[in-house]
Amino acid sequence: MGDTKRKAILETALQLFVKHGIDATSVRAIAEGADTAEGNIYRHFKSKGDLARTIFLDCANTFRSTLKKAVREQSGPEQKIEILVRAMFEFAFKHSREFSYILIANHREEIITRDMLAKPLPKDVFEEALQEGMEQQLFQVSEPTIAVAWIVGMVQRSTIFIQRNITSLEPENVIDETVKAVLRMLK
Amino acid sequence: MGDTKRKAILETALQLFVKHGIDATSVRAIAEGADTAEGNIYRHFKSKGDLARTIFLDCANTFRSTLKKAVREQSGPEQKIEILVRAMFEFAFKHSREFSYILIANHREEIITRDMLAKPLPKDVFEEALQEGMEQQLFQVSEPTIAVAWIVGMVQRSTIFIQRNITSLEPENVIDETVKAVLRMLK
Amino acid sequence: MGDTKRKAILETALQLFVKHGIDATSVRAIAEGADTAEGNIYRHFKSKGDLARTIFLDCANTFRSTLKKAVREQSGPEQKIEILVRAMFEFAFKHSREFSYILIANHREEIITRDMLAKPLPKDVFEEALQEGMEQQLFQVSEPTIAVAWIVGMVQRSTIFIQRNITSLEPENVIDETVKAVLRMLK
Amino acid sequence: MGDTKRKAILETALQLFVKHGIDATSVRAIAEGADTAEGNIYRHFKSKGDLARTIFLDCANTFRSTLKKAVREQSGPEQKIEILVRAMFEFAFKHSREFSYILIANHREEIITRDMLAKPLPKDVFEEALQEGMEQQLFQVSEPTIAVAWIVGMVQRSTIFIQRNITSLEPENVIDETVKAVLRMLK
DNA sequence: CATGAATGAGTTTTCATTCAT
DNA sequence: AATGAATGAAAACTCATTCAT
Repeated sequence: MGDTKRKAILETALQLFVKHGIDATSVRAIAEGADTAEGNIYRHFKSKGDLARTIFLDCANTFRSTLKKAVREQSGPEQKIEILVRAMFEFAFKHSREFSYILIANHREEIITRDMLAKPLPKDVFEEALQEGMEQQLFQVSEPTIAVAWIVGMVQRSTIFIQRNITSLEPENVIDETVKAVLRMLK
Repeated sequence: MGDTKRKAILETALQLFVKHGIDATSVRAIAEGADTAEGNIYRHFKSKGDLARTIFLDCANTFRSTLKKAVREQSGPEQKIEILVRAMFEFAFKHSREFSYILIANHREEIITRDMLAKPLPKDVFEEALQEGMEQQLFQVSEPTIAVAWIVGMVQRSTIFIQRNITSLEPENVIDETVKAVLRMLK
Repeated sequence: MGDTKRKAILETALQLFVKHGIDATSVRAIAEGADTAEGNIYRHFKSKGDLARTIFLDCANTFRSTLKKAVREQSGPEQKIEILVRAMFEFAFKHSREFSYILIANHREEIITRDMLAKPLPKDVFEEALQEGMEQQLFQVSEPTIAVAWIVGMVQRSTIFIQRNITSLEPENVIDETVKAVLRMLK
Repeated sequence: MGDTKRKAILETALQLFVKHGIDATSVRAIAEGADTAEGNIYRHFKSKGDLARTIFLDCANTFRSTLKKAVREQSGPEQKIEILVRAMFEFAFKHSREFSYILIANHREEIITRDMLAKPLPKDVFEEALQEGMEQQLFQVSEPTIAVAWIVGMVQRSTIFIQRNITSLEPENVIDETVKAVLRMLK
């Protein structure tokens, strides 16, 4: 089935994009890694940019599903926030390529076009939980969007922190500490 | 004087690197912007990478000085953290190119070599203030390095937030709110 | 029926060849326009060149038949020449794609192979009428072949002239003037 | 001097464009013929299209100068037309590449842009002479532009005729006959 | 008969870097 | 010190053609 090659291309591209950056990854390298001809990539994707965009949407969707699934079983804004932060960390480790790629692609306007921002994004899930907490007057936050920025920023940096082995703390401790810090920050 | 051209090259390169990305900026474009010949850039810098690295060091030093200068006049860890967060926001707006470039370059291992991490970096200034607060048992943080990660992550995301005009809040409000959130998080 | 697809391929190819040029038309574009698969084109034609050649022969034959039919009803060399010039103009407007394609293909040696020049061609019809006029000493021409060149050149340029809207004259006037000019030239 | 290479590129490109067509000529082939690197062609010309356009303008200018020079020494519209037709034939043989290229490029809208039609073109020289003859009521032509189309069409076809060795007539005879035919046509 | 994924050689173009002047 | 022509390797992308299904 032709779908096999398509998947191989997506997988190899994700791997190389994360490892060397999007610009530094040539279409030829992707083709070689996916064991196919360069030209074949252009059968499946209109351009390298299209490929990068498709991967971003895939990753963002996977991430969003993970978060939605995690939050579904919880009641109470605090519990939701805690589980979301933990889910984010878990995703960052179990799907570290997807997570890294989301962060990389986020900085590139040619990949994240304006119309994509209208679609459901991972951050929406956080926003809902925060909104709920604000309505119940549990959180000292004047706007949910900015609080999402804070939380995402904290978790993002913390994962880099763990990955680069900067701290002597165990990953689990970092996660626990971060969860506590996030809740202190909100309340 | 050759120094004038050197400065023009550094300035143009910084501008273009931030606007279009490092890879998407050609040496020719830098030469044109700095009103000099391509070959002349290689008289002042060994390579494009060397140029990118030099700019990073310049930016990081300027940023670090700004933070050091801000913190010098303050006594008390809380005051220091507050002033550092405010200084970081101020730098992000007054020297937006330098700030953006630091963030961009941070993701690129060819530019930020291992030996550069040994040099004094902006985050050191935060770390000192946090250490001081921990010793005085003012902050509920088990390690200063991770708290730096949290704070930097929060501020970084918040600036993107303001720059991209995502919120309806005024920049000043965002800053005030963020300062408060940081302090809640630490205490 | 397979014949339907064959016709669709020929028609689409003719259309695209004239609109964008033969080289700039991809087999894929033809397949899409004819609502078939790329591979299927190679069932009907040996190669893109073969397709281009087949179309040329079709067009040239249609053109020749048109001329032959027109001249059949006339007696007298002058009347024949007049009707031929008019028929050529009519063909250029009613079958503008076929006419354009003949002109385009004429410049390409890979399409018009030497052996095709031996076959009956449109210009033969002109040549016969001229020969007849020369024998009756009505025309001041030393050789019929060169006179065909003159006439064809005049009409060809005049049609381009009309198509590109260079003149303020009505198409009908251009045709009448050209007929008169041709006859003046011959006599 | 760098001008040498530029000229070599122009010359080789003209040669190959005429021999194999513009599309069928690769930039690599031009580079090889001009004994330079592919990349160097892009220092001198923005693109292959730019190169093709530059060559067209060069050829058209040379042709126009030739015609202007020829007509300058003549008085009387008939003499002017005669000398112009002869000059056109001479150009077609002495500068056969330039002449062929003008004809080839004329059919390509991407090369002959609209704004180029506003510039002085070879046909203008014919038009002036015809206008003069019309004012003196020597020529039976209702508009000079269409008569230019006729004359150019006749000469163009006649040169192909000679080049392809279709006739048994000597080139000089073809020219003499064509001159006479043109004058019969106009008067 | 028909499909369209796959191929691989080819295309135009870009660009960091060198070097003669 | 400065220039900018020249280089050559590599980039993204196209396309006629083949072939397994």
